[in-house]
Amino acid sequence: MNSLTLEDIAKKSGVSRSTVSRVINNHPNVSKKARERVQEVIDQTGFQPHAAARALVSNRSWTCGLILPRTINSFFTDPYYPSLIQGIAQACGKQNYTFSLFLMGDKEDEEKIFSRVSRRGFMDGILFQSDQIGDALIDKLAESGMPLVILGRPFQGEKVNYVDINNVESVENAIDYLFNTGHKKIGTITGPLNTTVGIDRKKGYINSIKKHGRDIDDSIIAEGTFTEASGYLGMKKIFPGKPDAVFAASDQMALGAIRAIREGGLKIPEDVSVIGYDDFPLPIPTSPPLTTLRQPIGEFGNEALRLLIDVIENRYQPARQVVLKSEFIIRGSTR
Amino acid sequence: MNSLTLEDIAKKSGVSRSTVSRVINNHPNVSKKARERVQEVIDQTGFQPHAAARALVSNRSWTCGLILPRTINSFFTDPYYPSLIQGIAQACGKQNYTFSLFLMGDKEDEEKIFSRVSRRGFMDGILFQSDQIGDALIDKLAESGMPLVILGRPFQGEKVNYVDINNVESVENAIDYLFNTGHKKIGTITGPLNTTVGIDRKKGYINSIKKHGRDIDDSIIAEGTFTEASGYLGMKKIFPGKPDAVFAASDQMALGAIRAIREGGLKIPEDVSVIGYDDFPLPIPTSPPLTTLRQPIGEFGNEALRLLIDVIENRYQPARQVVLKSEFIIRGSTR
DNA sequence: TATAAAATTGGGAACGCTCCCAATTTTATA
DNA sequence: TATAAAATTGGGAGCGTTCCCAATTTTATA
Repeated sequence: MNSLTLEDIAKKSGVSRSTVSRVINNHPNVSKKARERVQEVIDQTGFQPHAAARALVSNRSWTCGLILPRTINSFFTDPYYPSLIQGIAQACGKQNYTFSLFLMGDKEDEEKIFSRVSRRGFMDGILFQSDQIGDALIDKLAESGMPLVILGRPFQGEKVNYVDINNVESVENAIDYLFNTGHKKIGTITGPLNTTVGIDRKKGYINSIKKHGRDIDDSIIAEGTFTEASGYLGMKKIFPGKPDAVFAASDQMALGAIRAIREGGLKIPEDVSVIGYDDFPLPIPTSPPLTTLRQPIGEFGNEALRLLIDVIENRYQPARQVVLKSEFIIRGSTR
Repeated sequence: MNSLTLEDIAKKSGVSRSTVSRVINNHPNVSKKARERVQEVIDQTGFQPHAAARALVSNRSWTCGLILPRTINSFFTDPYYPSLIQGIAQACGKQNYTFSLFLMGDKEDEEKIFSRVSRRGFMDGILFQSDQIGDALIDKLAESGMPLVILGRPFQGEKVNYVDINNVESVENAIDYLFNTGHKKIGTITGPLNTTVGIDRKKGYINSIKKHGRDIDDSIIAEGTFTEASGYLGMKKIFPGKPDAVFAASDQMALGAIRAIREGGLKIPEDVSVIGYDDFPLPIPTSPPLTTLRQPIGEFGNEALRLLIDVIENRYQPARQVVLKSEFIIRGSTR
């Protein structure tokens, strides 16, 4: 096991600890000769500075954490999470941050994770997936002064830093599109309405309906949980209302809806158009190819981390928000 | 931001730094009175010891890393990864370890990750997902003395610690079952044959075929990549060989195979029985329910971490191996 | 109550780094 | 060549813990 110290490298290269430190940290004011000599010894020995010692004195661990709350059950099956994790892990890699993941199942985990994560000298900052109403942990974390960026609009509103998708606007545009292509009766299967995503996507739907002078018709609105099964159930529920188009707040619910529509003997898109939301890569190809709103998940991770790093480096700023745009992708499930 | 030190807590509770340290670390030999007083101050101030200072002196970071190599592309779509990540993250949580994730895309990442991960005072140990032939990083890591456990049998063999599934045996049993239920011509779609999983599952197939006195028939053997698409293609390829049963080395490939079989006008399980491998929860329900071998992924994570912690705590042991059993689950896709 | 033994307590040293400042060396200028 | 200015270098202090040992307090025993 490599257990050299700065002092060892200094001795081997005939300079002082300080000079070695300067070389490692790329400080100016080191003579070319010294720098080369030291670098040579470093390369040759494979020396790595001791991370904890460095973190202790510099107050930077170059590590950030991602907390995924509650939803742990759907973690298996909701493609959002793998995509998100990948996006953030890659962004961290690029920025030379280490990425730590915390899965929060219950109240007990919440306590444990809070005390772990709020230790000094451990995490430089935290990314937190917004979820149910009243994520108490967000408040605790914010209060503790830990640099914090929420993924998705939090209920706390503009008091905290967050990155979000233009849920309202993007859905509104998609429904507008349905109206413009001749659909008359547009239903929706919303996300869970105790989450901001669920609320916002429904809002986009309602905005468009009203804009086109229609009344909100509860017989063609169902609430789902983003899963295929809930999409299927939601569609069953609104089927009697005879919608000629349905917007589902996730691709998976859209797939469930398609299953229910076919079971009801109707054709897609001839009888009913279907629009989803997400466009994550799925393990299994689907037909017809789904018209959907693509979440820019890679960009999402990048922006979240960029914002977090900015917060880490310039502490006392007013909270900031970044909103990314989803892309409307027209495929075969709409006519 | 909480920036108290041991010394501050000591002052507030009228004892010394050492006593506070003892209370925090649950050492014996602290008087009840002192312990209570200190605990009170700790609770009241929400004091947390500085993680880096602690790691510096104790040489333990209580962090372990999971490295996921190459396969990054399939990371999105292969349900193995989310399941694995969840299993390990939860095991880490339980054991009070912090879990860090490293996604390794290319050769460049390999270098970067190695030097990051091998820093002293950073990771107590590493879990490494075995993948292609010649994971050079495994050798480098092992050589560096970093406590290391490989997930899945590595090409390095018994020289390193690893946790594996009984791939050969479990597949052999499944094929035996097909023979016992009257199937005559059993084909397979293997995993990639440059991975040990691919090789081992194929070996199980071959063992059973030979045991039953048949010849290996290459016209009903195809190599896939674990994806649905490759299962579909594989099935197309072996379809003319008219197998009455197919073992696919992953559920996803099994689904692809089913798609191809149906496209060819045959029924499942009446004309062709299908067996998969994995039984991970999938975003989308499938029909018919798949007969498959269930990987005990939660247990897998637990065992891997247990082994790793053991290696961390008792360095100089001979390498050890743990092999877990898959469970054969009979459902509707076999007759 | 006196003494020995056991339990508890406190403080110094060390972990390996960064930062600061003073000392030294090099370079520029007259 | 003498001097000032700039660049480079080295060593001390400090980050917040844990560990060890010696000092003190408490408890047990005669």
